[in-house]
Amino acid sequence: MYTIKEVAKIMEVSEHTLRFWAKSGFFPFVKRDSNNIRQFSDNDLEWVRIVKCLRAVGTENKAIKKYIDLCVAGDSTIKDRYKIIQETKQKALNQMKELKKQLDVLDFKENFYRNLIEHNLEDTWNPMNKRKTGAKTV
Amino acid sequence: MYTIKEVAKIMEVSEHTLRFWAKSGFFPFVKRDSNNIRQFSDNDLEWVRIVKCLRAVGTENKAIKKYIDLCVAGDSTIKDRYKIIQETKQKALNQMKELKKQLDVLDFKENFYRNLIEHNLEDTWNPMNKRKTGAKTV
DNA sequence: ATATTTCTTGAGAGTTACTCTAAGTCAAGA
DNA sequence: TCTTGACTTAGAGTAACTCTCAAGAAATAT
Repeated sequence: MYTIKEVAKIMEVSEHTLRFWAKSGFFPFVKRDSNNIRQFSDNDLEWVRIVKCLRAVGTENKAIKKYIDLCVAGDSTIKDRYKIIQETKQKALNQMKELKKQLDVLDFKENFYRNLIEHNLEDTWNPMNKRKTGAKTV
Repeated sequence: MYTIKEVAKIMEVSEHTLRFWAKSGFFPFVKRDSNNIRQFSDNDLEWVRIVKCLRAVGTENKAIKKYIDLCVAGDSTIKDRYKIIQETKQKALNQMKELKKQLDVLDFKENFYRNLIEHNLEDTWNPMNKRKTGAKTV
């Protein structure tokens, strides 16, 4: 059994967020001790893992709650859950593509600046080089 | 020259967001026509591109504004900008890694569910199979 | 045995970055 | 002329945290 602090450390999710997620109904099986303190089981950690995963790929909390509810409903919802996981995976693959595109933009920018620095950095130090009226280069 | 609507379409950013970004000072060189309507130049599109890129990898708007201000300040800030781009690239690479990890989680889940479906889906239709007290499987 | 520190709790305020709505201006088309 | 449609601003609403706070229990220090 783990306290919320331990879960936060193990799963790399803040305590605040874990409480927020708990209040959102994402961890329906977490027990409390006699002092009302949450006791996460190893199985509960799996729920944290999947919620973290769904959030990380941009699934809205409303949709996560629906998935959780399907889990709670039991075996009859396995095909629905399978479909959700597949769709989520596809979404994640698209994000991968998008991220690669943005990395290309950053690579281009990096080369652009490196080139500037390598070839005419001396201009920077030259006060006579104030010919442009406002920088136009992003 | 492009209207905000055209820019929205070309760059795949909503008009609302473009106005929000404009108000945030991200496009300091966009001109207005006699009716106060924004006229984006091709060069302005490059500003949209870099802002979109920085946002896509999680850069805060405050930090984007700082970068924009460095651009406006001119050549003397090229090294600072180079550094920001490098750091941003590193951040994006980390996100890539994280996304891959989450894809592994989704792959595992997908296989898990496929296996369930392939091997004992018939249980789902069997009303006698209500042995578990609440689903524990995420 | 008491004092202090450390944890946890829930409630609720604050933040970021949109996202949407409303009310208004202006110009071109039926 | 009327209306349609693109544009404007201000400001309200939203999602998902993120943070602050006061209260209460337990562990540690004196």
